[in-house]
Amino acid sequence: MDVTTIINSLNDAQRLAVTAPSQAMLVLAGAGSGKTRVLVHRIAWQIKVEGVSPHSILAVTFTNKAAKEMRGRIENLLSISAHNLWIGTFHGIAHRLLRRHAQQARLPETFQVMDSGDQLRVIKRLLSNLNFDDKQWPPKEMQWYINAQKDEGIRARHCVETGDSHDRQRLIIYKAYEELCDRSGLVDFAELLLRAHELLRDNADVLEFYQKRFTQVHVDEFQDTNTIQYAWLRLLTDGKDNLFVVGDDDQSIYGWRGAKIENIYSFQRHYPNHQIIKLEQNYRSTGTILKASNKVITNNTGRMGKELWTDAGDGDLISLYAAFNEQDEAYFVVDRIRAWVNEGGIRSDTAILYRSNAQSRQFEEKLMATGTPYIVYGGLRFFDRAEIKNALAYLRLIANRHDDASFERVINTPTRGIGAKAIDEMRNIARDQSVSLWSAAILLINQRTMSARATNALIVFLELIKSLENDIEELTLDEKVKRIVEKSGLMALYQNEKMDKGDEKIENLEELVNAAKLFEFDKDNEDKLGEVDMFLSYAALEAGVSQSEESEDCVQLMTLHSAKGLEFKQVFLVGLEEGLFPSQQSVDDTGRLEEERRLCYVGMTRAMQQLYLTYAESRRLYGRETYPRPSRFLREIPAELLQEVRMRATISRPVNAVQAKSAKFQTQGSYKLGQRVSHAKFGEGVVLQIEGEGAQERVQINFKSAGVKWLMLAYAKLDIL
DNA sequence: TTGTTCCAGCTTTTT
DNA sequence: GCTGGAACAA
Repeated sequence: MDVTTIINSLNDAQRLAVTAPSQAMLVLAGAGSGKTRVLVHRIAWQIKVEGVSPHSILAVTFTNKAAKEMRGRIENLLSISAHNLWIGTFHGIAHRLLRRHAQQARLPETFQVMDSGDQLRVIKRLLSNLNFDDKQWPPKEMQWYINAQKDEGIRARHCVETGDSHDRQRLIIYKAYEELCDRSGLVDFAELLLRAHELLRDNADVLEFYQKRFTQVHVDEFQDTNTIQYAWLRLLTDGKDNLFVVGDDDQSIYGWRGAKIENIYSFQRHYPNHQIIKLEQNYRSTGTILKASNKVITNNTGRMGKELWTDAGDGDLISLYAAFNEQDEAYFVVDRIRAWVNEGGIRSDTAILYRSNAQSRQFEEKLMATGTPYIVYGGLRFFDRAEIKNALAYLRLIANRHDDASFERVINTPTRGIGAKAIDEMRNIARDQSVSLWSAAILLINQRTMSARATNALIVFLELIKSLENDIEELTLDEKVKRIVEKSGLMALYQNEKMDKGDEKIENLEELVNAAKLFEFDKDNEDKLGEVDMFLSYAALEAGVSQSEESEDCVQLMTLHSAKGLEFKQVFLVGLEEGLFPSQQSVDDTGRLEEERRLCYVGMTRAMQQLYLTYAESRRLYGRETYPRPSRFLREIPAELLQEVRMRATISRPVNAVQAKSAKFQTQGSYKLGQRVSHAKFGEGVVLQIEGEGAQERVQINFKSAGVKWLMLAYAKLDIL
């Protein structure tokens, strides 16, 4: 193979990184500077030129999507199967290690992965078991606390006793949670990482094996690693300068989730022989967009320092739209998108990016009203749906009867006459004797202390699980799922007409059977896992965003966080208001404010050609009218890069009632300065100023009781007095 | 056991 | 102002 195909398409900085001799390397890759490309070509270079065996290469990412893309691109570039290359997410790789070395990790072979929903339910149950008031001990907070401890590598037994009773109580909960998970063979996401770290730390033979095996270790999005992930990487590369990390300190937006931007600084200390390469040439955005983004991010302190540039032209100015309210903002955005499509633009080249999910609604309504296809990212994921989790819980319980979380999930779903009382009894027995709920159920039956009816119901349930296990043994995976869904009574439950959204749930269950059918089981997988276990791990760890992707050409709606790594020709960054973006919770804290600014930087650098920034002068928030200030980030953009835009005076089709109404007002020319008006909510007032025209006409009114307000004629219900 | 009503809460989210 | 969850009644 010709080496030139690997390095030909690279710029100087990229080539330097790709062809560097094996050494600790930090590639600071700005947005759109070819970060993935460097990683992919680096690995290809090592295999083809340095003669490194694919077997010796490890590449770690944060998302399954990134892992998949990287694998695909390597295979493409080298025309080889990257089968024996370890590319995966931190969690995926940790999971694999734990499966292979379950015993040394002190885990049962049948351990199951819990997602955060499962984890929360376990914690809730635990709290009520221990008689903790969940008003005083919000389960969400406890979950956050436990995960934060684990992210830092702190076990309950490491926590130092303080005199503080709150701390002590919290520790009791953490400890009980650990015990419960151990007993049930349950592993949460944070535990995967922590356990994998401990596995290497405490088993010299395992550590040595992997240190020898992986001569090259690569990490994507290094700025997002947390303490334990970095500690794990350090163990794996200890004494060898073979850690190649790619990241961008300016795009670190997951600090609130435990990511330590400091790891980039520590890296330089821990690997003194490292080399740093900056990738600053951007292949995505126009010069104007880059200049503005650079300017915004320079307001942050303690950066590694980096300035994006492009040899493409400046392009258009950034458009700024000051909306009257959130309705108007949505109206403007949708109007622009329709104009774009009319001129032949592709809808999926357009993204609406917002700070918080709640903001999507206005845009959805307007898009729907105009019949513009759109897709909102970040909704409930397929494998997170209740009906899917129920079905999988049966599968898990059959695979591992001591999985208490699954046991409790399905014991009375569908209802089979096992009420709260019986379940309480089982919990007590389980707690007192340190056994699983399944074992407790058997004990309870043998005790014969419950009513005959309850005892019977319990026997029926246990028999159901046992018989299902027998039934499905010989079936293919999709048949297994199908049989379980039917025999468990889940199908019948959702077929019941009274069940709301029953049809949808049935469809989802059918989709699950379909997913099982499509699931590619690798018999020779390195982890010696059975098909069912593989499928369950897949559901927990790799659950795709939404199962059935819309193939239609759609406008893309998502939060700024989920936009990271993506690019669009046209980007609308909306809701640029103090209190919203930056969010209220972040404005008093420099660190958090800087993370918001990085988020803004991420959002702006998503745009390839045209960037629109919008804010509303009034916004309904929590049912209250607010009058936010424009975001400080707007002021950080040089004015000469901005262009204030107004809505086009003529709107192509004035069909909707709102416009018709404002048109009527216009023809009457009804508002003059000093005109007395009355408003349904604000009462009587006097017109002070008039601005704009058509659907954009607005008036400033001094209300007797409510004070001075700007109102849009198109929306305000005003009567002339 | 189910359906209703009431009440708190309300960034960002992958694994 | 809306939504999801919990508490309550039937």
